[in-house]
Amino acid sequence: MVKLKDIADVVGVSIGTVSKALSNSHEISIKMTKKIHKIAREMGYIANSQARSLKTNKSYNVGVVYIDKSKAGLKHEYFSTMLSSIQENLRVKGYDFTFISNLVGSTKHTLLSHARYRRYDGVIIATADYDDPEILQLIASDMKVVTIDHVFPNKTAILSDNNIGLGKIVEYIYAQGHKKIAFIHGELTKVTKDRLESFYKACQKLGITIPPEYIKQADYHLPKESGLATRELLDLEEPPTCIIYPDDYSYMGGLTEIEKHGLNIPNDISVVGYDGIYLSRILRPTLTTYVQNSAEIGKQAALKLVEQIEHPKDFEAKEITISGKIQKGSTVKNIKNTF
Amino acid sequence: MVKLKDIADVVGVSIGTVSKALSNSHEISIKMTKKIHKIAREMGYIANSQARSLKTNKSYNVGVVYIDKSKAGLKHEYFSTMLSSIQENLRVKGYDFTFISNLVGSTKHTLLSHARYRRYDGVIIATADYDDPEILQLIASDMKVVTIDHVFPNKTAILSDNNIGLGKIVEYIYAQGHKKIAFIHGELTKVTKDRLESFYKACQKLGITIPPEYIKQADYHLPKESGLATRELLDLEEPPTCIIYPDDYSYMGGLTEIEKHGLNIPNDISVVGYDGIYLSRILRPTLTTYVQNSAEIGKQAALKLVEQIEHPKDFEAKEITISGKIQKGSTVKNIKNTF
DNA sequence: TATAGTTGCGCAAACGTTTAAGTACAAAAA
DNA sequence: TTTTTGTACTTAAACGTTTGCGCAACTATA
Repeated sequence: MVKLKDIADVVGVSIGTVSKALSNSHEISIKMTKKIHKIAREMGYIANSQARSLKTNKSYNVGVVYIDKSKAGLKHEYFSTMLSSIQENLRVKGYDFTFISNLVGSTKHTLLSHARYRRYDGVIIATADYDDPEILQLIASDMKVVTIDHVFPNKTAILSDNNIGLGKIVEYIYAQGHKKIAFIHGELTKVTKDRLESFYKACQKLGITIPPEYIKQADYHLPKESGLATRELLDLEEPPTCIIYPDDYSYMGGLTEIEKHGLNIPNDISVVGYDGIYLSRILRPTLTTYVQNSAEIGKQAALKLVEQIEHPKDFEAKEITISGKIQKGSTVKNIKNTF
Repeated sequence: MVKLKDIADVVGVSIGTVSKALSNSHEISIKMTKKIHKIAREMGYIANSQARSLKTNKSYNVGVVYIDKSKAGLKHEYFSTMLSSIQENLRVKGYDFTFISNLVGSTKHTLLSHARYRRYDGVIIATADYDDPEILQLIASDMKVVTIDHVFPNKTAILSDNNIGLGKIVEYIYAQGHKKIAFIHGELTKVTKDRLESFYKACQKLGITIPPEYIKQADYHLPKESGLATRELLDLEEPPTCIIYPDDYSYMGGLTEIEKHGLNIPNDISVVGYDGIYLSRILRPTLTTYVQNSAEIGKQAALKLVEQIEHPKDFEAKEITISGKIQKGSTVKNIKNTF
């Protein structure tokens, strides 16, 4: 591989001059700069990022922590689009990213030591168990970190609007005349608790009381469980007119059960999902659901991290909430004038 | 950050000794090795991969080319599980991976120059336009490459069994008594052509003739198109008893159309998908489909690349086909004894 | 005892950069 | 004229490793 020295020899100048010319330093004359650029191009010169980082102590590489307990890998569209967006926005700024994990090679690495070993300029924690000692170690270190959907003191966090999303859904449903609203929620994580709170707040604000049997739990992405919950709801003496599901996949479980009961969506019962995955748009009827702006979440995570890396002086921890919006499908019927 | 010199000073030996001790060189006494390891641990030493690579000319990093024309990013489960698997298997061998693209920072990079700039030990081409000049440049170079679902001369390729998958489907359907089999295929890529060939071969072998109007095109992952194709098939004078879809999502388009025609799956008509995404398992009836072993594909890609990197002498290009299998759902009815 | 071999460590170059400091020369200012 | 100020380079150290070679001190062999 051709290096600075080779170019220097050909042009007949020193290595330093070539280095400076290639980075367009004003110390070098325009003429010489052009000449060096030309010859470098002709010789097929490509810089060695390793040598460069060694000297500058900047790797232009960031780590992304993606530890998914549910073992779903990158399958969730929420995360996959987020990651694509992170990648794209980092790339524009000249950064590459690598997934980091707590195992590299034979020597046992923690997340932090992995990041240090590779000299990453910063880390984005996309998803993880936030109580994990390794995460806490990472957070406690001086490593520049941006977290997603979780707030640590003194760290920038990008948040989806779990605290208001369900409120918006309830308002929308209510505007369509629904008052008997059931909510099947996922396992009780922080995210779920936020959603529940948002749900209750909105109901209270609108003055509708939700009987406890309208609230069910069914773990995320498990249609079987949400199907079961759906059946229980439908078998109630006074079944709800609208069911909110933990996520779009879970809705599929409800769908089967609703059809089994001989009911039609949305004529006999309305439903709402959460996530807005591809599936929600190709179903018929199209699913009314709440879509997170995961691309924007990824973008902000990338930009805020880069900002922190490149202007450490100006850093102040921020919490940025990215709001989603209702994707109006055809699964919620307006029953306002129905008596 | 503590470096070799710091340890050397504390222990009272030279840098070289510390380096050798930490890599368990036999040049250093066991006693000293242990001592150095202990102190290094106490001091929180973490090696600098950049300096190491600079010296050894090995980065323990590989690039993954993932350029998706359809802009779906990582959303396709086929790819997302494949990538997870690549990551996991590389990691075990001590390698990290980074997505590579043709743009890094302000300076325009090609795929090859990006890989060279980062001094990647090798590259996996997961998906891309294989006619792209940048891909061809990469292939023409001395960069160690493993390709997925595409064969280049003298390069190892990991292939899904597009050349026999549809044959297996046809055989299975035929065994259930179906002879009027329609095939809606995706846009005419290499993969699609392989599938078509496999389809025709199997039909011929089984002695069933497929009228040309049973073969339709509907681009992958576009339920609208497959819905249209489905309608045309159902409106035929002699409609098929079984329809094979380009992929599981496309089936959803067909499903809507089939229901519109008042037909029941599988009693009135049988259907088969391709891919075996999560959705296929949660639908009711569960979809009969062909699942690629994408985890195995990713694993082999990772292992073969590492093999090539670590034992370049022994290298010989291989084509490894990973076979998938039929996921038997409930959308194909046995009509053998129906007259 | 003298010689050869082995063990355990130090020395220093090298990997490819960046960059502060130095230098030579020419043009502008005194 | 001399002095000052740029301009355009060169020099060389430094970043943190790895590793071949050298060398001293033992140990084994003759």
